[in-house]
Amino acid sequence: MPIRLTSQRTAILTIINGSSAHWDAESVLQALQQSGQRIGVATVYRTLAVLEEATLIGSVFINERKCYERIDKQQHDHLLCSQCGCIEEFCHPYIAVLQSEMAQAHGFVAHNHSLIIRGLCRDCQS
Amino acid sequence: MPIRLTSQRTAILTIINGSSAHWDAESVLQALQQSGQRIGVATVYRTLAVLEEATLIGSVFINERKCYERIDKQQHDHLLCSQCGCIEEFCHPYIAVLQSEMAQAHGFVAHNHSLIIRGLCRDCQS
DNA sequence: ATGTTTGCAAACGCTTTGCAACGTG
DNA sequence: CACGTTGCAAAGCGTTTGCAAACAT
Repeated sequence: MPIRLTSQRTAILTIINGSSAHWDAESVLQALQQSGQRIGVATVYRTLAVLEEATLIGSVFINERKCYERIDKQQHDHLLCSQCGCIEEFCHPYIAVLQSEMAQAHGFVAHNHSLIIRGLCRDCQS
Repeated sequence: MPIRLTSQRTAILTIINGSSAHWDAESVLQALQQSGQRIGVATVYRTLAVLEEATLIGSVFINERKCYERIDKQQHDHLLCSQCGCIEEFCHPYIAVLQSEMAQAHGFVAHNHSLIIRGLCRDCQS
């Protein structure tokens, strides 16, 4: 059973795929309501879960909160400014190596990882 | 103003320092209540925050939940089994390098990071 | 004695659920 | 037409807060 295409699902997918930002449920709701879309909170939560389940969007935990992002890029990780909250993405070839190396050393089979580096961005190093 | 030593604080510190486990607020509360300690929920939350603030304990986000752990060891990261939930710790010298390397490349000053590798532990690879 | 910490219960914020109406395939 | 999806409002859950009593220093 493929997932049905509804206006709400399209709208959410469009918002998330159309930016490189990191969206929590509330921001998605606000963005939709401000653009005139009729949508309820419950639908936002349910839809985000459905879309993630279908790997149409990805998610990261940022500041103790689940955020969704578009998934069209290669696997990447995040730099987070603890002052202003801005986020930069980066890729480092060695992380994949490290992931399987460490997993193997402990008898694990690795599936994925999440790495967040916290610090101060350029503008916040006053 | 040094933090005051109360029986509740001692008890929580003892529990966390006495094991290498990862404790969320609820587990701490249960462990204390089962050992006969009189303590309330609010105190557990407040105390964990105080102890972390004082860097007497550390914390990690595991499965979308804040967990506390003892802080006497060197900086380490975590392997998490997505099946049974067991956790292994590991250290890898290159992670620190990677952290400052990536930070520098984006104009950040890095403070710390959190890395969690998810996969299947030995016992769950049926 | 003073100011901090505690427990309780109420308040909170975010997320999930039940259900009837709606809309997609 | 059938059944998945939606909105609403209520319920749920973990966490935080206000306050008077208890306690460490």
